[in-house]
Amino acid sequence: MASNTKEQILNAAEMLFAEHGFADTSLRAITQAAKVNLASVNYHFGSKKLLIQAVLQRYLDVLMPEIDHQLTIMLEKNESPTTEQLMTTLVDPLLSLNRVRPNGTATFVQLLGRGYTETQGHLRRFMTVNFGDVLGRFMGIIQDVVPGLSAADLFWRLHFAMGTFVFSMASSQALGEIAAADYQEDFDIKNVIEKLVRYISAGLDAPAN
Amino acid sequence: MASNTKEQILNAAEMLFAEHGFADTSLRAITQAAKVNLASVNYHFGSKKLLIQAVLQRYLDVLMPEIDHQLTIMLEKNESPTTEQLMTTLVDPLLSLNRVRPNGTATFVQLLGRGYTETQGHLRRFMTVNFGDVLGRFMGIIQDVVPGLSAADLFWRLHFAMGTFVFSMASSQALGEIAAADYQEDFDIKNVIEKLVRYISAGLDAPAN
DNA sequence: CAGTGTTTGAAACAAGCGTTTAAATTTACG
DNA sequence: CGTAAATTTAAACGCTTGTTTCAAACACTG
Repeated sequence: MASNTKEQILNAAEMLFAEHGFADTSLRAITQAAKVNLASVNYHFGSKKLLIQAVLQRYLDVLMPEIDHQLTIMLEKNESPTTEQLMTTLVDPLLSLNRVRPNGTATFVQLLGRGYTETQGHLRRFMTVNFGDVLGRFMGIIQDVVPGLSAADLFWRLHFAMGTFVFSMASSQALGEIAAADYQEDFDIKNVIEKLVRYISAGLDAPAN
Repeated sequence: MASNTKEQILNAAEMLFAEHGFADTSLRAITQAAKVNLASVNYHFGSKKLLIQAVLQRYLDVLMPEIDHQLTIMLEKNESPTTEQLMTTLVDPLLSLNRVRPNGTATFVQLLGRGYTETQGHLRRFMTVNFGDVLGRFMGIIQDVVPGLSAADLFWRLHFAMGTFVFSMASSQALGEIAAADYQEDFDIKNVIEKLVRYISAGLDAPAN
């Protein structure tokens, strides 16, 4: 049978990466948390870079087909959805990541934020390759949905939206804890994502300057 | 007279920090770009941490009084502004940073994004101390302006907005270059900020979920 | 059960980092 | 002009990083 060293490393790594970022998490910290030898990361994954990608891959392999599926369903029911309806197709796929790993949704969105935020060239490339098809489809649809913007305006809006999503997700854990303490709200990633969808959709739909 | 070594270091540092982030910019890279000795950073600033803060301080000392001033002017003219009018008070102060240094506005917002994004505890603290008063005032006003949200909802919206702003600004340079190439738009930080204000205001004003 | 290929272990490696040292040089001032 | 202070210099320090090495332990197969 396959050793579970690989999984122990992946599990420890994703937790530490989500919490402290990729650059600020050393292989020594990971292997110590995973209770495995330092050298096993390079043995099983080749390098730290490839470990980072493997951590993300576990989630992307579930998320991407799921988004694709939800897009198909949504378009079958409704040929011309609103912006918010389109954005909402992302919610279920994201929540399905809780079946990949305990607390998977929150962990993944944090990792996504880190990946987008930290200046790791290889990650941007890796994401593009893996997101590629599905994200391209999503972008294609959104162009038909968001009303009356020039190409340049839409370009900026989309990147604002991407920024909002990624950044908020990266800090979601910390913010959730503050919100829980100050407003007696349970931290519920589903709830946060829905608030985020509302906010982003309104921003996308704003009249052009 | 004061040596210009300090300024050469600050100028080189802010450029490299904005481009590569704080953690990924070494003192050796800074002193090499500034054409000064490695040890002069510690001689003039004490440590890398304090250098980072000094770089930001140059801008904050101009920005914060300016925002305070604009808020006062705006409230005198209009006791109950719209969300967009409130957000617009930030535009001129930000653009005034171009008088601090060439390309100062773009550089500062990038630095701000880095500071907010990188997990440098001391920076978050430093910002809070320096932003403190003015930002507190801004937050106080926004509560009266944004319509009909619960305290918890407003909390989330504000952090979404903060995230949108900071993240977009951090990537504004790169995105600007793409936009310029693809849409024959000149990269104009003023224009981007105005688009951003429109987007954020619409998001803040969205009806509650 | 012997032998082969896979996995683990402890240790070392080379490179880069921020910081410190102490001597050399420049600057300022009585 | 001479001396004291401020600044610059080159070198080294101690530490952490990702990666490599190679022998020991293990797992599986013929």
